[in-house]
Order: sequence, then C-alpha cells, then structure tokens
Amino acid sequence: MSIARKFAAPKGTILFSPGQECPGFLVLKQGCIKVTLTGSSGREVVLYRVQPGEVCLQTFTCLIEDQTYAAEGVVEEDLQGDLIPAGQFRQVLEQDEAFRNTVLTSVALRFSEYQQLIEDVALTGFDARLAKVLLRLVDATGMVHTTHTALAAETASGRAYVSRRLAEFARRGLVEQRTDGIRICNLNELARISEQK
Amino acid sequence: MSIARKFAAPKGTILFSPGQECPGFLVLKQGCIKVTLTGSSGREVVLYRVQPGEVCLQTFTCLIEDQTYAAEGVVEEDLQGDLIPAGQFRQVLEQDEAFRNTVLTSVALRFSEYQQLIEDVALTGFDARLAKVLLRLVDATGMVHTTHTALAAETASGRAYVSRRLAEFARRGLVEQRTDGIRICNLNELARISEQK
DNA sequence: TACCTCTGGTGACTCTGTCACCGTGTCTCA
DNA sequence: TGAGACACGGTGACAGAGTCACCAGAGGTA
Repeated sequence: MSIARKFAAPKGTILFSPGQECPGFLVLKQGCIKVTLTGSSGREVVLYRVQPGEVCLQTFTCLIEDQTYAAEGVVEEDLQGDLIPAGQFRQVLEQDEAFRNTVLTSVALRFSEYQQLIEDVALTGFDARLAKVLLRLVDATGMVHTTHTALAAETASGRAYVSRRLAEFARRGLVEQRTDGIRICNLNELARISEQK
Repeated sequence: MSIARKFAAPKGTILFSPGQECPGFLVLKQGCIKVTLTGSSGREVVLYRVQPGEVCLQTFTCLIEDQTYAAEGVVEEDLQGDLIPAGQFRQVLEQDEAFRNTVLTSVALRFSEYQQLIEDVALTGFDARLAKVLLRLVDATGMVHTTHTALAAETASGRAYVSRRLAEFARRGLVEQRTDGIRICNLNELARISEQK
C-alpha cells in the first residue's frame, strides 16, 4: 500500500459533507469518525462510527459508484490514517489481497449494522432504542457523558422526547440524571428493556 | 465461474429465513427476490428487491462474516440463476475479476439504498414515504396493483394507517381506490409530496 | 454584573401507529 | 346454492412518538 498518503485531522474536523466529491479512501489507524445523516428539518441521525482498523464506507460507495457523499463525517477523536487517492483505489483493491479482505469484511460488517439500524428504527419502540444507546455509551464507572440532544441523534428521535423518557427512566430508578451526565443505576433492567418489542 | 450450479425456484418459495445457514451465493439471471425484516410484533418491512444482474447481499454478509441470515427472502417472480457454494465463494471472488466487480458494484448500490431507507424511515414523514412507494409501484397504465397490507410493509408502517392516509389522498383527488388496485390521478402532486419533509 | 449560549423541563399540541371490530367480496365445497 | 372460511379494507378509540414554543438554570466571558 505504498500509494497511500499519511493523513491526520483534529477532533471536530468535518471530513465530508453531502454533495462533496470524494478525495480518496481512508483507512483509519487512530481516532474515531462519526457519520450522520441530516434531514431537511435539521434533525440528525447517527449512522455509524468508524474505529481504528476499519475503513470509511461512505467513501467506498462514492468511489465504486462514482457518486458524491450522501452523509456527513465528523472527527470525534483526533484522527490518523492512510489515504488512498480516489484514482488509485480500484487498483489497490485489485492488487493488495489483505486490503481487499479488510474492505470486504468492513463492508459486510457495516451492512449488518445498517440492517440492525433499520430494524431498530422501523420495528422497535423508543424505550428499547434509548436503553440500547445508553448501554452502548456507558463507561467503566457506570456513567454516560452526553447531552439529551446527542442522545436524540443516536436514537433517531427528538430532544424533547428523550428528556421525557429519560425522566421516566429516572422515576423508575433505572438511571439518575446529573449535571455531568447520566448515571446508570440498573443495568439489568435496562438490558431487559432494550430487548423488548 | 465453472463452479457455479444452476439454480431455479418458483414464485412464493422462501429462499432463506432468519437464523438459517447460508448455502451459497446466488447470482440472479431471471426473476425477483423480495428481502424483508419481520419484527417480533409480526410487523414486516421490505428491505430491498434483488433483480437480474444483481447479487443477493444477505448472502454476501453471511458468507464474509460467517453468520446466519438476519432477514427473510421470498421469490416474487420465478427464479433462475447461478449458485456458488459457500465454500468456494471467496475463491471465485479472488480469481474472477468480472465477478468481483459485479459484487462490489452491487454492494455499493445496496449500501446507498440502505442509507436511503434509513433516511426515509428516520427523517421523512409518512405521506412522503407513501407517495414515494406509490410512484415506484405504478405501472404504465397508471395503476398500482397491491394491497394496503403490502403498502404497509413497503412504508414500514401499519395497515390501518395506510388505509387512512390513502383515503385522505383519495379525498384530495391524488388517487382513486378501486377493487383491482389504486389508480394514480395526480402524479405531479404525488411527486411533490414525496419530496417533502 | 450583565449578557450570552448551551442545556434541559414542560404544556399543549400533531402525527403516527395499534387494536378491536365490522362489512364486503370471493372462493370452495358439500 | 347456501354456509363457512378467508382476505381485504373501513373506522372509532386509544396509545405511543415527536414537535413547537417557551421557560429556567448553569457556565463562560467581557
């Protein structure tokens, strides 16, 4: 993969936005990218995150189909990786077997994630979605450091509704709302809720 | 692609169901497969259709990740194609460049379709979704031959609600409900609605 | 201190989806 | 030809989900 250029970007950088041309294919070594979709109403949905070892598939679709981006990508944690220029992507894909495997695996993984997301949004109740997100974001100390607004994007819902349901969760003793985030009090019960409906 | 076996199945055949092992990779030559997700409540969502020239990606994910199916596949129109046994899939992918390109293109296409579906379900109002589905299913004579139940699956919604909104569309003169299906009366207005919100 | 921005709480909606129940048309089979 | 079975769609009443506007507190900063 000698064609690849080193690439780095600090937290907060907008890597790509809908409609943009695609500069190349990014293989992540360090950091995290958040990929979101924003509706015309301004509402935002988190599609997925790209972690080290994975590839950014928004780019993949662009390159294979020769299209522009459909989603937005933001750097969540300082980024480092390799960028394969758009023109050389197919060539590397042909020649480098390890790279090809990485891409295929990544595609398959993302594919099932998308399907899961569709299932969650289309077939699952809100509380289950919220519980699932809380369980995904909880850290080792039992805290979730995030805002209601961010949770709304993660659950493909609205901020006000998140506030209400979170208040209900708190009333039931499942969580506790603090100024520095949300403390998870009853992990088992949340897990149970996340599997309902 | 000499390893491939001929494969055929009549309309109505259930090709795969959630949890099943994946027998191989199907390249479609004729017919149509409908791939759906069914929630525990019994509610169904149409994910996509596989048309001739395309590959079935449910299978792709299974094979690459060595997992079982997550969705259900039903034959909508009598099927004919080539089946590449599970064990040989990766090998063919390595050796056959044309096949590899077909797969990659198909994956990319399906990937953007999934993203579109997420956008529709998560960010778009119901009327827009319904209008979009009607426009997709309308035939040359301006008719949509389908049931409200089927439209509910296509719009990731419920049958009763489809009935209600369709009645409202009819009241506004956009469509006309008949015993043999739905007649589209105002294509332009439906197109306008399908782009809202 | 005054101001600004980010965040979250809340009332009052609308939109979306569900459930149960009914009527209609069609098909089948005795 | 009549009885039952069944698929389909209409509808009232309700529950769940999401929106909008407005308010209040916490922190930063000038």
